[in-house]
Amino acid sequence: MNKPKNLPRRTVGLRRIAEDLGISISLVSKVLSGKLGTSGAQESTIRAIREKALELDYRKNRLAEALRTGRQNVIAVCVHRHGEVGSDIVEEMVSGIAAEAAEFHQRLMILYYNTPEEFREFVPEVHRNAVDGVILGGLPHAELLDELMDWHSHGLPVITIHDGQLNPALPNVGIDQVEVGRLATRHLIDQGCRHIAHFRLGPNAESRLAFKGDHMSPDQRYEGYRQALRESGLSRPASLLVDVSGYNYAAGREGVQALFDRKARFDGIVAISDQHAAAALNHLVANRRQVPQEVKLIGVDNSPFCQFAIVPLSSVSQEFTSRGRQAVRLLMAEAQGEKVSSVCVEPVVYARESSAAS
Amino acid sequence: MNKPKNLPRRTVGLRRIAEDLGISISLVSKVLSGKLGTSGAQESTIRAIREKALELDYRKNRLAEALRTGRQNVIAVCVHRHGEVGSDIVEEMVSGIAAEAAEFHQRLMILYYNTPEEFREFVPEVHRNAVDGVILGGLPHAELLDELMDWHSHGLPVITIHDGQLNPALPNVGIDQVEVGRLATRHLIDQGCRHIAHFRLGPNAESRLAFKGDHMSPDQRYEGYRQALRESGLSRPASLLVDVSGYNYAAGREGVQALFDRKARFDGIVAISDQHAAAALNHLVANRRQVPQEVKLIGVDNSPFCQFAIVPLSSVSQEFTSRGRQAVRLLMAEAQGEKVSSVCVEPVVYARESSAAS
DNA sequence: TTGTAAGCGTTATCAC
DNA sequence: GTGATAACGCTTACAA
Repeated sequence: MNKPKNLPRRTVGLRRIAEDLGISISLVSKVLSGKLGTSGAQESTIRAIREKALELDYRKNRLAEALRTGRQNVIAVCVHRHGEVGSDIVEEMVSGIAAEAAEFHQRLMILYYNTPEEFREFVPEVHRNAVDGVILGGLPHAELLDELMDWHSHGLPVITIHDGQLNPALPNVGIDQVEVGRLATRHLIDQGCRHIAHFRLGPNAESRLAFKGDHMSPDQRYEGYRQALRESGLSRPASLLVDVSGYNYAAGREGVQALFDRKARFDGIVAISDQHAAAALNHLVANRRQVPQEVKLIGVDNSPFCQFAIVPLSSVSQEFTSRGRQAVRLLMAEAQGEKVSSVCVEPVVYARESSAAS
Repeated sequence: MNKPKNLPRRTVGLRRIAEDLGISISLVSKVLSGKLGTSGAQESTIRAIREKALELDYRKNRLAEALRTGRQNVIAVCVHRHGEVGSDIVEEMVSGIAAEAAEFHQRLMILYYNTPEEFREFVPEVHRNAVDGVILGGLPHAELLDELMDWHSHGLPVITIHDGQLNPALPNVGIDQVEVGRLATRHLIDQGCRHIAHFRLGPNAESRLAFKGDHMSPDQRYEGYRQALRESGLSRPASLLVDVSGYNYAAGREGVQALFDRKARFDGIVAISDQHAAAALNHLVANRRQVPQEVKLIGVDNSPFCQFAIVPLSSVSQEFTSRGRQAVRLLMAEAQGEKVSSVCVEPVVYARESSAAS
């Protein structure tokens, strides 16, 4: 008995405005959505409608609009975040996506997953009847390509935010990893380093296994490191190249330890993650080596904790906020039927004390 | 000419199933949504419908469902994240919200904001015609209470994730900050500390200004610190209480420096953030003080970077993932018309090397 | 046990 | 210039 039928409708829709003004719904619709076409309408009517809408605090029901137009105004966002703790890249990416989605009046369906199984549980929710497209971020996972292509072939735009594209059909908002390695190394050279070590993902590294397609190579940063050294005519002794087992802190610690064990002479380390850089820093300091005076360090991701290290850490940013925004724009474009292709952004060096010139 | 009218409809809806089976839409609807009521339907029909749905890969159009039922299946999430860099509490909260929202088939409209102005730009988007409710997280901001109450009075459930509730009408998923301070202090006592310093938000701290209502006090952790000391019969000399200017790294550094300047004798520090703890740690190490042997440290938030500090930092977690999930559940309950009230979760101590017994 | 019909709020087509 | 009408896909009385 809590729904008396004779009370005035509570929700304010086009109908309410039309009734109050004694005109037709369609006219109100045309005026309020700015689709008067060639014909136009009477100035006074337009004003009246606008005022009434304001007075009643009218907001378009986007659900009804979507139902009518066949769009959903929902973007599925799938984020694989395993192993990136502390880097904040996931938060950066999601906040970029959220910000741009808001501008396009898109809602988000977010899945944070750690395993392919968790991802697959989500798959049935992602469908033409529920979302307009999919953005896939975080670590790439070749295993999931089938599902992605399946969505794609059902007409669902799929945009990835990985280093490079998984498949030519899926536009990617990438970043040039060779350039990441090159810029980092270049920076240390510019700061005066001449014997620069590099932590590279070893052949058996767990993270390497995720990349089993040929679409992406974990050796690109290493390639950039080599390029930078070559450009400056610096040598690259084998003793300065360390294979590590992953991107995490423990791997970074192994890395410096290896340099110590080899009694290698080095005045800089280009790490492939901030965790590496932090581990290297802590180990160096514990062994009474001065950073940056004796050894300069640079990592990757520009993680927040770079600022809280015992010597603030320099780092190369992968620009995830901006890439999140771009992914939404690409998705919207593709949903409009435009032909879009992969883009690539430039990494940015954030210099801090760990690489200060001495 | 790309929409030939005589081709079969591409979208699979109830209608398509009904037509294929030569039965009525409503029957299909009832079967598929499990609302057959008392009467039921023929076993064979039910099976046929189920099979057809599977065959055609039918998914309910949640938009249409929502339009019909008057719900939106959208939750607005507003996150004030100013000044919490690196703690990951925002990401924890959002991922908790996202996970629970997925289970309830709710979409998210996310606003990350830094200033009240950014928040207010978003306000018009939040409306009965667009969302079913609002979750407000991150730093509390008393200035925004008017808008929140306005939503509430328009029948929109508003749930906050703050320390304590902003207003009795707005259910909050809180945490007992007295307990945060008490557990942290208790932990150091248990580990053998007897002269425990505490960093407290000073009377002119910027962060304090956000709390101008009487709904929350930044002194609760301090109160917990006092309680714990009292419980153990430990003294609390004024020299061990340091007023700092905020939660950030710089403030933490000021804090330890003050202890040094006073030549205070201390064997433990209860900080009110991990940034404080990190700053204290780095400063202590730089001054050749051994952590944890001479001084034990504990922070708050259990930030990822606790693991990457030169001595891994102990910390008290504010359990944001779980609180995000709970907020969604409260919101769903309130949207169902249930009467819900604020809840409070227990903080959890994560012990690491910085507070190891010596 | 099954079907009919009204309606959610919007947009688009076409007629007046 | 303006309005009637159908349709988007679904739910739910109510009727058969």
